[in-house]
This record gives sequence, structure tokens and C-alpha cells, in this order.
Amino acid sequence: MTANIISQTHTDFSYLETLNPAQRAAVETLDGPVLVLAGAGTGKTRVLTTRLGHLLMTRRAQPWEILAVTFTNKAAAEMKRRVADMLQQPVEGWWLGTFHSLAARMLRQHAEIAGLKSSFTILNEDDQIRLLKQLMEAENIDVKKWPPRLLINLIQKWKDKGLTPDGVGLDAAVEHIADGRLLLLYRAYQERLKILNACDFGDLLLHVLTIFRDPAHADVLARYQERFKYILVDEYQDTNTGQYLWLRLLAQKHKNICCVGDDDQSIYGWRGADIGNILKFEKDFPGAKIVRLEQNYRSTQHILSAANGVIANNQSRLGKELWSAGDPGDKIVIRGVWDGMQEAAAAAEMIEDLQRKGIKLSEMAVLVRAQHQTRAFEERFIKEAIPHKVLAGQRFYERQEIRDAIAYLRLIAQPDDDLAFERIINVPKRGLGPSTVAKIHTLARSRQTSLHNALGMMLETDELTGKTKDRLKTFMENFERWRLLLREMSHVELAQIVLDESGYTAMWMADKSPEAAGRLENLKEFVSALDEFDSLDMFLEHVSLVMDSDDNAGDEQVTIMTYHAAKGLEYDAVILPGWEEGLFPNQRAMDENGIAGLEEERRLAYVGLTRAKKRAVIFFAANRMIYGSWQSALPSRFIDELPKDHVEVVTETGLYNGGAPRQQSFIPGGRPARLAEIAGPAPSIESERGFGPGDKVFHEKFGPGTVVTTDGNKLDIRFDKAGRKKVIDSFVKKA
DNA sequence: GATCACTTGGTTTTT
DNA sequence: CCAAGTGATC
Repeated sequence: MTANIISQTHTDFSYLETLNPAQRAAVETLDGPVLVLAGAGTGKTRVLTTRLGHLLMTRRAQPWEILAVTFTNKAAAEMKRRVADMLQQPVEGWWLGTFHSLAARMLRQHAEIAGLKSSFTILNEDDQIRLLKQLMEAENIDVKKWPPRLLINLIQKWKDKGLTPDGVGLDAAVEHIADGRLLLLYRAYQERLKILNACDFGDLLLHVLTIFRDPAHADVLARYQERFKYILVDEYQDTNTGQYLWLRLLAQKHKNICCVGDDDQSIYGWRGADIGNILKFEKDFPGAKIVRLEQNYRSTQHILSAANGVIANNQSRLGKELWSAGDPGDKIVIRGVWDGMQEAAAAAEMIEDLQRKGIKLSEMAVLVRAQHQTRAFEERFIKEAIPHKVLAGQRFYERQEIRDAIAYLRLIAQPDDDLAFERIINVPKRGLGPSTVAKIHTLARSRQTSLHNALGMMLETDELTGKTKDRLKTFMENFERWRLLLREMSHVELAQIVLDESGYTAMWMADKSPEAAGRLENLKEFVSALDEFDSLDMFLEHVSLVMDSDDNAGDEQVTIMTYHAAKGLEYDAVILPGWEEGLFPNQRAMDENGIAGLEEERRLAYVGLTRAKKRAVIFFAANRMIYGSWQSALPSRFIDELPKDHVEVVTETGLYNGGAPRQQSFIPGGRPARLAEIAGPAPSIESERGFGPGDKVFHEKFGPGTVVTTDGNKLDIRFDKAGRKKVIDSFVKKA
């Protein structure tokens, strides 16, 4: 009797009891296709991890029978961690990872079918562009007229749709591109990749998809179909056509596929994501059950109602409405300002005010539509000494110095990696310029071999003489030595040696530009990052798939970032500047994609608003500097779409008309004089600090310099070391 | 091969 | 306006 009870309670399903009914349905509906429409802040991650844990707890599936797919490594790691917490032990042997890492894993197992070796390398964007550029030059296609970056994007779009060169067929949309030779380039590019034993990101999935679709290899697909009894997909609204096809094939046998996502948060359409995938789920997977998660645990009701009101204007959506059981909170604040500078100043003021109200800086964020908007805020925050970080720009592994360092390691691990070879043959400068590289190229091509091998052959002959030969010999010998060293020391030690012996570290130490110090820091960080991996090969695989760097969250500072970067995050208070027609919604998005583009912009607004837990503030400026000239701007249509009961307009009368018909709305005639009148008092202009041309000044970061011209509080300074820069006068002192 | 003046184009960016 | 990339020059 007692024993019986113990064995009963041994399997403890109490984790189900803390879920709300919708969440519970999402977790317990294990069989057949399920679409979980998880609104922002409705406990999506909790549902995902509980569902996975539940599958294992109930023994419905063994770990290796589960395929769980995410978009980011971060999401995959989080899921792993939380399931381990729930089960109180880590899960081994399951297929949990990003689309790309899972596809890479499959492709390594069947590489020969795709004409590759299982050791293939994965190219980054940089490599792709350089490769295509070479092919274009060989084909005599004008790289000025047709930037390789653009063409690579078009090729990428084909890949995202699951189209190989043979599958493209007639694509009228690109007929005029590159003298009608884009498809030819695509074919050549794929051929070249095969020779290089390399893949780009799109290929990882495309190759696997091609294998799956090939009747000659039906056994491969059948094995995976049999294996994966349960499939779970996160952020389904962001899948592209290729990913969708891949999932559909894999799910065909057991049909237990659960896709979690939110059509209202689909913001990567421009990158190939097809919102249609989530919209037509029921059609694609007959008998699908749809579960809506609408109870929100993050934001106040005012914020949710405002977000609901905006997103309700979209036609292409499945429809749901977020609600909260908590208190209504404060209304959303809308504030019109004169220009971008005043906007930043007002935001800074507001941040200080919120701080006084007890909100931590780390619980505040400024979300912008476009990267360039961050500048004004950063400048203002520096001036006001508000600790902040701009979550932007290049990610760690994309930085020049990191890519260079990686190229060295790649060339050690994979001597035939021509792209790595080219990248660093003359970095640091060692007198091996384009003409020398061209010679090696010619030989490599005629012998059908890699640059590394060609160089080896060339050194055997007497073709080269003098300094060039010596330099090449040294280059070659260095790498041979490093490869040997790898056998007797750790890859971490080796990396340090390589960076030092190659002169790479010295190159940056000799560099007197302001960024050099930061680059050396990054290199240090890079070497220590290597330590987390057991081998060089494992590190390189990671690096080619992962582009994350750890952001130091938790620091006491305000975060400035784009809406895209903010997805999935939450803050007590969110500041949303730049709600103006043309900027947000973005004009180009609308021009290029019409209604669909506008709706994606609206989803961005929805994402932005739903990041806020307690407070959201929206700004719009009457005037904005665009590409160096002033333009008067209209408040965003999204402002009009905010339901009035949930907003509070603190703008001086006239700057905002509360959503009355547009004709009689804003800036009659657009005259600045009238605007000034209605905008209320102009912002106090910073006291000029009395700098004039010729003054000697000192700047914390750039050192000593001389003022060339002044423009209000902006100084154009020629610095002795750092060159000519524009600086705000409060950053410098008289020397 | 390196440096500098010039042109050019300029949303968003999980891997 | 401003960053990146190119072509001309030393």
C-alpha cells in the first residue's frame, strides 16, 4: 500500500497546477499538430519548457525522439537550462538547437550527398561577399553597378525559399539584375562553394532540404521522420519558407508538431521570414488545434489596451487580445517635442524622474526604429551623466580584429580554407600584396587546388625570388609550425602564440587610432573565450554558428536599442521616440512592401509597447534632421491608432490634435514660425561656452586639439592624435 | 603598398 | 550630415 503510493507520487505532475487553463492546454495537448499563439508576456517560455519536460516525465518520448528548434542560441540555452531545472537533471541526447545548428548537424552526417566533405566550413557574410565579388569579376560583371552585397541578398532570398539554382526557374523579378546573369552567378557561386568545401548559412538548410526531397535518398528522410516523434518549434512566425518545408517534411510521419509563436510579433519579413507560415498553419497541418495564450503577466492593462488597439488595425492576423488581471497602471504618455535634440533632452529628464520614483536604470529602455537614432540619446546621456549602453552595432564575432583572429585559426585547422588564407595573407602588412596573391591564385586555379597547396608548390620552384619568396616562405613555415604546436599545447595557448608571432597583436599596438585599444581588449576576450571549448574544431563550429556575445545585463544603466533587438525583453519603463510618419512607420518599408510593409511596422510598434511592464512614453518631434537637412514631420499614424482612453497627451496644445481628421491636423503650411508658436517655449539652448576657432582644447578621449569652427555648442576640432572630429563643447575643456 | 581626398548612398539583422 | 569604400597619388 505504502509502496504503491510512493510509486504513484514518484511522478509528480504538480507543475501543471500552476498553469492557467490555456497554458495547460498548450502543455497537455501532446498528440497531433498544435499551434500555440502566445501573445507577448503570456508565459511562452514557461509553456515551451513545461511541455518538453512533460513529454519526458510522462515517458511519451525519450530525449532522442524530440526535436526542439529555436532561432537563437540564447533561446536554446535558456530552454535547456529550464528543462534541466524542472527535471532536476540535464537532458542528454535530444535534438535541441537553432535551425542552423541542427541543420549543420544533419548535413555533417550526410555531407557527401551534397557533394561536400563532412568537415565543411561555414562562411560568414564577409566571406560570401568576397567570394561572389571574385566570381563577378571573372564574369566581367560591374561590381559598381551591382554591389555584391545586394546580389548575395537576392541569392539568399532564393535559398530562404528552398530554391537551388535548378529550382529557380524563371524569376521575372530579377531578370534585369546583373545583366540577367544572376542565376548564372548563383550556380557559379554554389559550384565554387563545393570546391572550397564550404557552405553559407542558407546552404545548411538548403542542402538538407535538397537531400530530403531527393527520392534517391528517401531513406535519409525516412530515418529522421521515424526518429522524431515530437517536434517543437519556437518563434514560428519567423520561419522562412525553407524552414517551413524542412519542418513539414520531418513532421510527416508522426505529425506531432507543436509550433509556438505570435503572428503579431513577426518582424523579420524583410529577412525572409514568411508570416504566412503561421497564418496558414491550420491548412498546412489538418486537424491542428489552436491554443491562444492571452493572459498577460507582464504589463498593465493600459499598456495592453493600447497595444491591442494599435495591432487591431492589421488585416493579416489571426487575432487575439491581451488582458491582465493586475491593476490598470498609468496611461501611456504621448509627448510632442520640437526636434530630435529636445526629444533626447526630454527623455533624459524623464529617466531622471523615473529614477526618483524608484525605477532602476536597468529597468528602463529607449527603443528606436533605426540605428542612427541612438546617437542623439547617447550624446545627451553622456552630457547628463546618465549611465547607459547602446545595444547595437557590430556583434563580437563580426568585428574586424575578431574575424582576422578567427581566420588565422581557420587556416591552421583547415589549410585549404582559401577565404581565410586571403583574408590574412597580408594582415598585418607583410609585403604580400594583390599581385603576389594573384600569382598564387593563378597557380591554384590551373592545378585545381587550394591557395595553400599552390603556395607550397610555388615555393618548390624557382618562379619567385628575393624578398617575396622569403616572406611567403616565412608565412608558410609559421603555419606549419603552428599546426604542429596544436598537438602539444592547448588551442588557447596556441591562439595567443599565433596572435603574437604573426605580428597581429603588434599591429594593433602600433596603431594610434582611438579604437586600437578596444581592439586589443577584444582580442584578449577572444582568447579567453576559446577556453570554453574542448578543441579548436569545436570552437570554430561554434563561432560560425553563433554570433552572440554576452551582454553585460544587470548593470545599472539604461539600454538604448532597436525594436528588433528588444524582442523578447522587458523593462519597467520603455521610452519610444521618433513616432513620426516616414521614420516610424518607416517610409522605405512602406514603399517597398506596401500594406505588408506597413503592417510589419505596426507589429514593431506592438512589440515596442509590450516590452513595457509599467510605463510607456511615446515621443514625436515636429522637426527632424534627415541626412543633414531639416524636415518637418507629421506624428505617426500609430499615435492616432492608440485608443484615447489609455493615453495621456502631455504635449503643448497644437503639436498634437488628438487624432482628429488629418486634413486639419498638423502644421498648416508647415511653417516653422507657426510651429514654434504652437509647440510652446523653445528648448533652452545650451549656453555656449565661449569656444572659438583657434582655441586649444583638451578632450578626455581624443586628447589635445585645436578648434576649427563652432556651431552653437558643437565644435569642429582637429585633434593632434585622433584627427578631425565634431564634439559637443561640454566634452572638452580649455587647454 | 599606404595614404588621402573624393564619391556614394544611407531600416531593421536571430544564424 | 557621416561612414564606408574607391581611385589617385606619393
